[in-house]
Parts: sequence; structure tokens; C-alpha cells
Amino acid sequence: MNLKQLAQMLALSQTTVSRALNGYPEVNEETRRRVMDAAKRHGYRPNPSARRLATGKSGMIGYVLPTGAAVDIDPHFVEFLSGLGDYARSHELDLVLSPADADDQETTYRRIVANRQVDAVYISSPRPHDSRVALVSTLGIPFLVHGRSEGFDFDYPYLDIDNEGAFHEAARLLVQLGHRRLALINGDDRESFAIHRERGVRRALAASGLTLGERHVCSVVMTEENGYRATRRLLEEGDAPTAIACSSLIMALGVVRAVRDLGLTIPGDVSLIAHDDVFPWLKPENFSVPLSTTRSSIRLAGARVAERLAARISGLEEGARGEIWPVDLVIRGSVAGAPG
Amino acid sequence: MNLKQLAQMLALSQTTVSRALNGYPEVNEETRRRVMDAAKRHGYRPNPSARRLATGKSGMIGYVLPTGAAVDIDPHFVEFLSGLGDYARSHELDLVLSPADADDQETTYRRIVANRQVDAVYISSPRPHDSRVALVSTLGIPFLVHGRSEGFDFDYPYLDIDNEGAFHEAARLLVQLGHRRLALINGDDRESFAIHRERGVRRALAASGLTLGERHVCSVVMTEENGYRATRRLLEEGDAPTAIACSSLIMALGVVRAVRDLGLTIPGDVSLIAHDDVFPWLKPENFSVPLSTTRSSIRLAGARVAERLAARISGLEEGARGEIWPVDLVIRGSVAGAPG
DNA sequence: AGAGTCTTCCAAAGCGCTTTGGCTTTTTGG
DNA sequence: CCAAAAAGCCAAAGCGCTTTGGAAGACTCT
Repeated sequence: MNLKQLAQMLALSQTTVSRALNGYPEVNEETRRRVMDAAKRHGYRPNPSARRLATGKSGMIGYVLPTGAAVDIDPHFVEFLSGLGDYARSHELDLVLSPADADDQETTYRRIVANRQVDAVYISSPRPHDSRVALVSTLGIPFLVHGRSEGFDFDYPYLDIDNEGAFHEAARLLVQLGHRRLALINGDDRESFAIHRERGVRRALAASGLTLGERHVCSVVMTEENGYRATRRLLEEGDAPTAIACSSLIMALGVVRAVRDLGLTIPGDVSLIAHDDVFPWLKPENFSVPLSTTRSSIRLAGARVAERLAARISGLEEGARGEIWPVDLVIRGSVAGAPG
Repeated sequence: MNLKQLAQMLALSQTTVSRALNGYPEVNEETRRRVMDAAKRHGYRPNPSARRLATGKSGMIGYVLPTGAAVDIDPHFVEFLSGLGDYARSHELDLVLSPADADDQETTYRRIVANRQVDAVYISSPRPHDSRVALVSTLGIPFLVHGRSEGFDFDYPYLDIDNEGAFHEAARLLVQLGHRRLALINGDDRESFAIHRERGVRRALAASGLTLGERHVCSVVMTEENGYRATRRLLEEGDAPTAIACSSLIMALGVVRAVRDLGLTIPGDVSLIAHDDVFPWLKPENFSVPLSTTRSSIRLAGARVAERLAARISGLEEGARGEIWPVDLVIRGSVAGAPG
């Protein structure tokens, strides 16, 4: 059943039927009702390929997925996706993932924009001066950044959590508890979120005249193994920290294992606060010592990103609105006063 | 730059240019070269929307993503996706994720097929008599099942790992080591993979005249917490097992924690073998006691699925070819002879 | 040499929708 | 009551590609 047939059936022109269906004003309400009715009754659905060719709109949002033999997709992605799906489902919005060589995403961005494959894109894990932001911005496709980039002479729309504030609070708490030597086990410090977190920790320390030792901050890919290694190194060297802030629950698993391997305890010998993106399959309260966390649901962020993207596509949202979500600090058993 | 312009520029008809570009035989090789050359020089890329409307082919593969407030996307998905991306990237194949209400995926399947949004789909985590397999099969779109369904009177193409064989081997090893009471902490037993694994364990036990006690098999969503709970229950009741087979590394985290909480040790009091899908961020060799595993890279499976899907789209693969990958059994420190 | 066969190309008809420009008919305002 | 404006509808022209159905010329074969 296509438009032509439907129009014929109603003894109307395709023009009128199309307009009736798409809510244009120049059609009689009575006529519109008839059309809508017939459309529903016959299960008419406009052919998206055709509509697309005519309008250039695809009804899909895009994400360029960095891939490569040495590139692992972040497990956080799946939670984000759950959120995106939550919103998208109820709006018949599809997501198209365009895998790209992690070292050359530009080609892919250009392709999907030139081809008008998607109506909007989102960018995640941005870095300062992130070339994708500049690119997408000049290409003129609606977009939203999940996270924040920096160093541009223009604004852009984004959704971020207050990473700096979160880690500032976490570090401040630790300092209040008497800790003087903090360490930060962070994610890749070329990414903004990691930079912000480090900034937060430093600011909290500075407020008490303390500093983050150069060897007390590690920047690694967020795996259990790297959490373990970082912790061993930190605790085995002289000047070992008495408190650790950690950028992910997965790394925290490694931290806990390392502490135990060294015959130390949490929070007796070292206090630990980790960031929790709220995975359904790994919860901080279930760690052998319940983990204090800075908590922010990445799933909710996914839903919000989809919502804003949809709004931007339909022109309901405009301009460079930045949105920064506060982060909860949840105290559990893994923090205590500094030893000694 | 569109086809018309290119044709004009070459003083050829659109027909000929189109055919030259698409490798049709009825065009002079000399002409083809000219066309190809000009196309490249001017960076001509056929408009996919137009091509799509004309041919009905989209150049994308689809996946219906079950979502819902109470539905969590499996973290395995992201690794699978990495693999899919590995292949898709080099073939300019995009993946479209269509979020659907987990309880009504049929509508979405019908939509994406009716709309010809994608050229092929894959189905994952199938159950016996999985309605999606039947549906997609009647809808007549090329597809591939990652995993296996059962109970149909027709064959279908799939890629699966030898879950039964893997858990058979694992259980057999444990029995050989003298264990008489095994337990299985399994995933959702409505899914085929879980059924096959249980079958494997039972078969191994039966071979030695043993059985899997009804209370020794749990079927749960694969989270750390559920692994913990299941283990506590198993070990605190009478008739506690001396060996556990576990369907996921994530659950194994919970198993290990529970065993420790109870003051028991691995492998002293209980041996443990888990299935490892090969996550980059959580490795069995890094468990406090290195974990014995049945290992199969889900990432490789993702790449293979993409490859076969591409082959099916282009007609290189036909029929209902099933492909079953063997699974490695990797022995590490978490297994030992039965205590006592 | 004429019929038949290839080879190589083309004009034009879709694919199914949106949108432009215009034509009636009705309503409004003075 | 009439001109002007508004309402309601339509035919037809795209959007940019593929494919059908020839047609013209070159070649082969008897």
C-alpha cells in the first residue's frame, strides 16, 4: 500500500493525502480525518526510503564507532546504549553505528553526513580540542557531545556530568578524614573526563595545602588488570598513599585485589572511593568492603542524549546548551580515617 | 556531484555510467575505465538514498535491540560489537540498532523488513522455539542466528559455540578429579546456551553414574550479585557441592567473593570453572586464584557474524549452514582434587 | 550479400515520497 | 454586492539512482 493507491482509494490527490498525513495546515480537518482514518485502516506506512530521498531526512541518529584490532569498546557503552534505547524505542528512532578506523574517523563522519544517512550524531569520550567536535560542527549536522571538549572558540551542545565536582568532593572527604597522601587511578588522561577528575582532586588537595604527587596519579585504560597494577605500584613504593580515588568500578576490582594481595585492608590501611556509572551487573555495595562511590547513571545520560538529539532534529532545541549533571557522593564502608 | 552531472561531463548516458560503475558486463572496458576514472577524480559517490529507493538495498545490517525499564543489555554485547565492527569497518557496512520493547519485538522486525531498512539481520541469545527465528524466516530477509534455537521443522543459518561440549569437558575434568557433587551456576535457562551447558554437565555426570542435584543448578541473570547469592545458597545448605561450573566471569566474581566470605578457599574447598567470553577488562588469569575457564572469544564471533551476513547479502552464502565453534578448556589454579 | 548475433550504448520509465506553483471555490471586508 | 483574501485541492516536477526495452553498428556465418 503506497501513497498513490491510498490517494486513489480516497479520490484525492497524492498531494493532499501527503499533506493531511504530515499535518500541513492547508487541508480541511474533515478531509484530514478521512485520510488519517483510511491510512490507519489499511496500515499505510510511508516508505522511508522514498521520504528520505525526497526530504533528506532519515529518522535515525548516528554514532561513529571507533574500532580497530587494538581498540576495545568501552563496556560503559552498553549501559549508555540501554538508556538511548529507552528513549528511542518509544519514538521509533533508530541508531546507526558506523564502525570506523579509530585513527581516521573523519572520513566516516564525512561520509555519513554527505550521504545524509542520519539526522544527527552524538560524540562520546571527547578530548580537549577534539577534532570530531570541530568537524561535525562545520559539517553542519545536528549533534550533541556526551562529555565535554575544551579549547574551542565556539560553543556547542553537550551533556556532561560534573566530574570535577565529584572528585573534588571525594578528595575533600578523604582529606577531612585525615588523609594526606591521596592517589588517583584515572582513565586515559587525554580524555576530558579524566582531566576534570584530576582537576577536582588537585583542587581539593590544594585547599588544604596538599598536592597530588606525580607518581600518585596514574592514567590507564580502565581494566581490572590495570587497576591492580597501578595499586601495587602505588602501595609498594615509598610514600604510599593512604587513600585512592579510582575512576571506575572495574578498576576498583583490581585495586581491591591488589590491596588484599599485599596483606593490607580497606579501609584500615587504605581508603577507596571509585566512580560508579551504575552497572546492573556490578554494584559497589557488593564489594567485599562496600565501596564508597561518586555515582551517576550513565544509562540515564543515554536516555537524555537521545531525547535532546530528537529535540534538536525537530528544531525544538537550538543553540549551544551545555548541561552538567551533579554527581552523588555515596559513602559506604571503604573509607575511614587515615591510619596512624 | 550526481550521476546526471557525471554522465553529462562524460557525454554518456546515465545508464552507461551507472552500469560502468556497478560492473555490468555490457559496457566497453575502455569506457568503463574512463568512467571509473572520472568518478574517482570528481569524488563521485552515488547517493545511497536514491540507490536505496531504486534497488531496495540499504547496505546496512540490522539488530533489534530489546529494551525496557527492566531490561539490561548484556555487557557481552559490547565485545560482540567490537568484532562486528572489525569486519564491518573494512566493508563500509553500517549497523542499525532498532530498539524495541523486549516483549514485542515482532512489530519492530516487521517494520524494518517492510521498510527495507536493512539488508540482513542477526538474532542473538535465541531460545528454543524462538519466535524471532520463525518470524524472520517467513519475512524472507537474510539473517543469521548467533547461538542456536531448537524445535523448528526447518533449518536456518547460525553461528554458535559448542556450549554443551565445553561444559561437558569442564564437568568431566571435575569428575575425574574426584568431585561427586557438582553445581552449575547458569544464565537464564530459557536461553539455549544455558540449556546446552546444563546438558553438557549432566552428560558428563551421567557418564560416571552421577547426577546434577535439582538444588545444584541455578538459573539467574548473570550479575556479580547473583553469582554471590547462588554460591552462598549452594554452600550453606547441606549437601554442598565441592565444585562449581559457572556461566560467566562476572558471576564468577560473586562466586569467589561468596567462597571467601564463608571462610572457604578455592580450590581447597571448592573448585571453580567459569566460561570466559574474553573480555579485555576482566581476565580469568587475574582472579585472586587464577580461574580455569572454557574460553571462546565473543569478539571473533562478532566478526564472523558480520562476515557471513555480508556473504548472505551478496548471495555468496546460501542455505542453512550451521557453524559450531569448539571451545577451549583452559586449566588454571581454581581446580583441584575433591577435598576429603 | 543477407540474416543472425554480439557489442555497446541510450531514452525513458520507474522507485514512492514531498513540494512548488496554480487553480477553484469559499469567505471576508468595505 | 464585489473585489480581495483565504481555504482547499490538484497536476506535475523533482529527489538521484537502477533497469527495462530497444536501437545502432560491428561481426560472424553460410
